[in-house]
Amino acid sequence: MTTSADGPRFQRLDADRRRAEILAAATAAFATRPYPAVSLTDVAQAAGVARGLINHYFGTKRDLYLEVVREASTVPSVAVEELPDGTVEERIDAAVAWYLDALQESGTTWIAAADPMVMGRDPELEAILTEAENITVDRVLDAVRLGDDPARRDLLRALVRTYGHLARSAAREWLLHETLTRPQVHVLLRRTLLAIVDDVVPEVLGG
Amino acid sequence: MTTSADGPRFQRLDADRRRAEILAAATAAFATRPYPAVSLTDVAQAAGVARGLINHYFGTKRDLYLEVVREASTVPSVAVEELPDGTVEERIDAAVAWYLDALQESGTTWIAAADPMVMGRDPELEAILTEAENITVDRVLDAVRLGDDPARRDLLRALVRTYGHLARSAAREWLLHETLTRPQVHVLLRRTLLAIVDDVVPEVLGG
DNA sequence: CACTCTTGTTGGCGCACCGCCAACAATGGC
DNA sequence: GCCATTGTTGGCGGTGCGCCAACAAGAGTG
Repeated sequence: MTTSADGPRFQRLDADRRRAEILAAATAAFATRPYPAVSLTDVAQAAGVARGLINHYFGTKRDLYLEVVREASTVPSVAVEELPDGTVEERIDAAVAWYLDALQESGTTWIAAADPMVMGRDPELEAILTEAENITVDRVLDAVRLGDDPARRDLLRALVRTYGHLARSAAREWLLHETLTRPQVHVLLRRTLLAIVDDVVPEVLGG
Repeated sequence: MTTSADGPRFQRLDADRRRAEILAAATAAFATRPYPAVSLTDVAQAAGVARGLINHYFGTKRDLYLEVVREASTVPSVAVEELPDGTVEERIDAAVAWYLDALQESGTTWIAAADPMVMGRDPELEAILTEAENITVDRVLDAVRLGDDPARRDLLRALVRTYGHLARSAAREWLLHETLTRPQVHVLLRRTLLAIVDDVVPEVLGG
C-alpha cells in the first residue's frame, strides 16, 4: 500500500466563510487588474479553490464583479451624530474633516470602488484620459489667466483637475439624467470656479 | 454552370477609409454595451467586414477599445481665443458658457468617453454605484441641514452629487497621486461646499 | 490584353476562458 | 459502521479572441 494519512484532499468550510474567502480573492484581483484581465481561474487559484466553486457561490463572472463593487462601495458606517450644532461653516468644516478621516482610515479601497476606472487600474487607459484632461485644464487656466507661475502651476492644475470632475458630473446630470437644467449647471460651475480662484487658491498659496 | 456575374466578393477600400469604418462601428458598440459584452464578431459584422480584419488594423480588442476612447476623448477644437478680456468673473462666465455650448453641440459622446462607466452604460452597475452615492449625499445634506423641503430635495441632491465627484476626485489627487496635501484638499472641499450652500443654492432657488 | 505585383481581405486553426453539471468526498446523525 | 447532507471537484461544451497563410481585387507594365 502507498503512504496513507494523506489527510483530506480539500478543506471543508461552511458556506459563509468560503464565500468570504473567494470574495476577498476576487476583490484583490479586480482591484489590481482591469476586468477582462481577471480570469476566474486566477481567482480560484488565489482562493485555493476549484474554478467551478466560484460559479456555485456567485453565478457568472459579472455577478462576482458586481458583488465586489457592491461590497467595496458601501460607505464605512462611521457615526455622523458627532457633527456639531454650530454655524453652517462649522458644520461643513467638521463634515469635511470627518470625510477625510474616513478616507484615510479605510484606505484607498472604496475611493476606487466608486470609480471603475480606478478599480482595476489600467495605466494605459488612465494615460489617455489624463492626457485629454490636461488639455482642458490648461485651457481653463489660460482662460482665467492663472497659471503664470510655473512653481504654482502643478498645484493649480491639480485643483482645476478636481473641478473638471465636478463640471463633467454636472454635465451628466444635465444632459444624461436631466436632473439639472442648463442655467442651474451654469450657476454651479461659475460660482464654484470663482470660489476656487478667489478663495481656495489664495488660502492654499498664502497659507 | 451557376449564374455568373456575381461581382466582386468584397469591396476593396483604401486603408484609411476601412479603418475609419471599423472604428465607427466599434465606437457605436462600445458606446452602448459594456466592454465584455462587445464581441469583435459583432463589430466586424456591423462594419461589414471579416473578423480578422479588425486585428489587422487595430491589433487586439483592447487596442481597439483604447483607440475608441482616445478618439472620443479628444476635446472638440473650438477656438478659445474668443474669451473676453474683462474681469475674472466675466472670463469665468464666458468660459463656462463656452464649455456648456461645446457639450451641447458635440452630443453626449465625449462626456461619456472620459468616464468608462458611462461609456458602455451598465444599468446594474450604475444602480449599485448611485445607491452608495445617494447614501453619502443624504448624509451631507443632513450635516448641513439643508434637505428639509421635499420639493427642493431632488435639486439639492443633484447639486451635492456633483460635489461628491469633486470630493472623490480631490481624494484621489491626495491619496493616489499625492499631487495635493490633506490641508489643501480640506480647504478646497470646505470652500466649494460653502460656495454651493451660500451662493449656488440661493441663486438657483431664488432665480 | 495577358501577366504580375501589390495590398486589402478572408476564413479557419489553436488556444484560453467561461458556464454548467454530474460525480465525489468530508462531515454529522442514526 | 452505515447513510444523509452538502460543500467541492474536474471536465465537457460552447464561445470568442489572436494569428496566419491563402486569396482576390485592382494598378501597373510591356
